[in-house]
Amino acid sequence: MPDHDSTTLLTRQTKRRRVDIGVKRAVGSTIFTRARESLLDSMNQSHGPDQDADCSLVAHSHLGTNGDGEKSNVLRKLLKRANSYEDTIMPFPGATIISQLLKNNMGKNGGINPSNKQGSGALSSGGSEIQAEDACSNSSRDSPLDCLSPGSLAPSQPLSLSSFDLDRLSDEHLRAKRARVENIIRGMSHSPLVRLNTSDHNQESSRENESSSSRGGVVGVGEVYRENKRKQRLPQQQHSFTQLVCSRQEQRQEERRQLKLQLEDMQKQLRQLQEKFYQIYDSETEEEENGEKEDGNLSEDSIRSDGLEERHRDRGQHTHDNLSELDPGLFLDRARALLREQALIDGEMEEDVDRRVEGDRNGERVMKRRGGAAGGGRHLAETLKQQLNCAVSQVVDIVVKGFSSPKQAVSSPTPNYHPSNQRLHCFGDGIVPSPLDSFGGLSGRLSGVPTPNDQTEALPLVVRKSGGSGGENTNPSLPPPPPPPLPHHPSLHPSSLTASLGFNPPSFRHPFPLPLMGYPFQNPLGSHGGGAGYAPGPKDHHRSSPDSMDMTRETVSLRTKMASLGGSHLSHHHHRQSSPTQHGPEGLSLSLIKSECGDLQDMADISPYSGSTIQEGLSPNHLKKAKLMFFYTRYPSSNMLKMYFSDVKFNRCITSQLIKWFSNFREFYYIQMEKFARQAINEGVTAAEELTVGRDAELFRALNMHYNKANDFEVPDRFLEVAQVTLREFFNAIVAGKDADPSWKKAIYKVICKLDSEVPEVFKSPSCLQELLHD
DNA sequence: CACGCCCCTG
DNA sequence: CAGGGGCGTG
Repeated sequence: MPDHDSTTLLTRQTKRRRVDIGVKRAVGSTIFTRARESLLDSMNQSHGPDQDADCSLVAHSHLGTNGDGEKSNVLRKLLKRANSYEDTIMPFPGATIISQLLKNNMGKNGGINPSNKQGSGALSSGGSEIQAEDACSNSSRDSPLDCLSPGSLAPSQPLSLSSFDLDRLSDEHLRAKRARVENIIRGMSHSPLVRLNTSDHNQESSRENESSSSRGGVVGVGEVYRENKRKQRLPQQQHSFTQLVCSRQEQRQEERRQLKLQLEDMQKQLRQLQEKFYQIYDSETEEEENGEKEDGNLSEDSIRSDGLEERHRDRGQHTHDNLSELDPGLFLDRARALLREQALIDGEMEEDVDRRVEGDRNGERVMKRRGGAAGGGRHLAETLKQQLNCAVSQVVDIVVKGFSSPKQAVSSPTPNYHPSNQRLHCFGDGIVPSPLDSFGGLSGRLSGVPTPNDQTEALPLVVRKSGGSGGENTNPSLPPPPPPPLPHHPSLHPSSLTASLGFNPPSFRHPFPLPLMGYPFQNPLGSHGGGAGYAPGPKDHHRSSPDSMDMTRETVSLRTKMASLGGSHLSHHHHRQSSPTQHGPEGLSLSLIKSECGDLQDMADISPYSGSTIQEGLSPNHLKKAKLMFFYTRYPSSNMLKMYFSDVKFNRCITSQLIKWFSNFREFYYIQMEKFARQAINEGVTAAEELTVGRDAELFRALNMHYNKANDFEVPDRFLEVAQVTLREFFNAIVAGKDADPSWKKAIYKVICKLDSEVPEVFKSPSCLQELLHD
């Protein structure tokens, strides 16, 4: 049953949403907002042509029995009148046709001569409807169960109704059943049998109703009376009543058609969004597979979209079949079911307003219903909005999840990463500061397997400082902040992105920050005017966000590849690919390698939007690299650091942190020097010349343990020389008693700082660690 | 004032 | 190794 499914899905969604945090939640809320706006907008629109009666709950047989001649006039009047209190009706679309019919009927009973067809509309207007509702409320308070007694309905459906009584709050589909039953009942209302049955039960009340018709309402009579009365009087007041019925029906049908149309609209948008994702994803996959021969292959996107969809479905199955909701048909079904359900809920709401809720089953729903009774049944729209919100956000979640956890979804990660690397390169140029950059630099590149635990000390500092310094979005604990002003990439078409997604560009706020989606993933070649990358076709704008998601997959794949192939292969790879961008080996294309070697991995795990190559944080690998660099330079300049950490988006914080690192390195270094110098003095060494620092020296071992713990780097001889000089400097200074001077070390520093040697070029490569440590 | 470095502390 | 205070420099 669709209704039941929708309930289940809602529950699941609720669970999901509870689990979901940060971005996804933001996405969901954004979608919800947009969906609600859209829905409300459409609800405010004028009624469209009556084309679809699928959602109608009222039997059309009534319409068939009506005379058409006067109907239009009556309808006009009724509609006019309806418009007069449209404020009452329109905001409460949840009121069902049935209830409206009943009300009208009651009003008619109160003040209308059954034979007076023309005046029925006007006579039934005014407060009769409200009075009728009040009457229902009052009466239901007196006898709550009267409002929805199975006996008051068709005897042919007692089982369904009783079960409905039992489970109405938890079993949605029974409401649909009830709707059908009521329709059937209404259809059968002309049958003498039905009349007989109902009149048997309600003769007194019926008489009472008739006798008290002057009151313009059925005060004190419960819903059961209305039901029976309706059935009884239908034959007598057929014309006026059916006219009212028709008007009400049409009114309600209009509302429902409208809602349904809106739902379909939303569903279309969903489908479009789906397709966009598929297309993007597909094109991305294709790029990965096709490597550098991207141009001209984009046309295959559509061809391959089916397979892609299949992949997505598979992915969805992996993720609790959530992706099944991506199916527009299912969504539409759910929407329809929702409409039916809502209509029934509202009808029931009015029928048993005060009927106490047995048990706590679906207490929330009950509360919702009661709230609707009190607030006017606005929850049809609310429920629809919620459902839409849930569906849309879930779809987005699924897609995002699919992209962010590619290993689950993609059975065979594509082996080629070049295009995206180039894109990353472009992204990495730092044109667009990505808030997700803050997630960068977290994993241990050297540890073949990325572990979240690799996110260690270095990052927090940068994050904090970046946040404090204002410009940088680096707080990983927060969802991506509002994206910076739209990117200025020349080849980017941000608006087309939203347009292509089937939403109104001006109003629709894409769940993904547009800069993140559209900008950073543009073809890097485009930024150089080369245009060799992707044909600026209609799908160009599609690759924005999926690229970011692809990054995660690519990163994962790259890591796998790295583990097996080693860094040099990759670096060559990238050299070839990055040649059009005029970047040397130390260029950003290599920085891609570095980040993809693991720095981004954890970003990928954290956020589906990861995709930045330039990191705003320093990773443990950066620290290791800095330590190795310390073997060459003790006093690196800021410029040198920038050159040798080209994969880091430098800012004050990064620079300060790197400088601080080297300061700490020096501190340890000098502490060791002083310690060993004093130790030598204590051991009786009298001449500095006796002090030598070899690879087997204790001093060296201490230093090497600190800067080259794994001992997987061959310390240059020059460092040994410098260490020896430093040790002797300390020795001499101490022997000379200079250590009495508080700043006696500064002279030594001056000496040592001149002993810096050139750091090998290989350190400029982000992949230097792989290359160096594998030598 | 900003920056870099040292020194100290945790 | 990070944070913070202090100091010197441009």
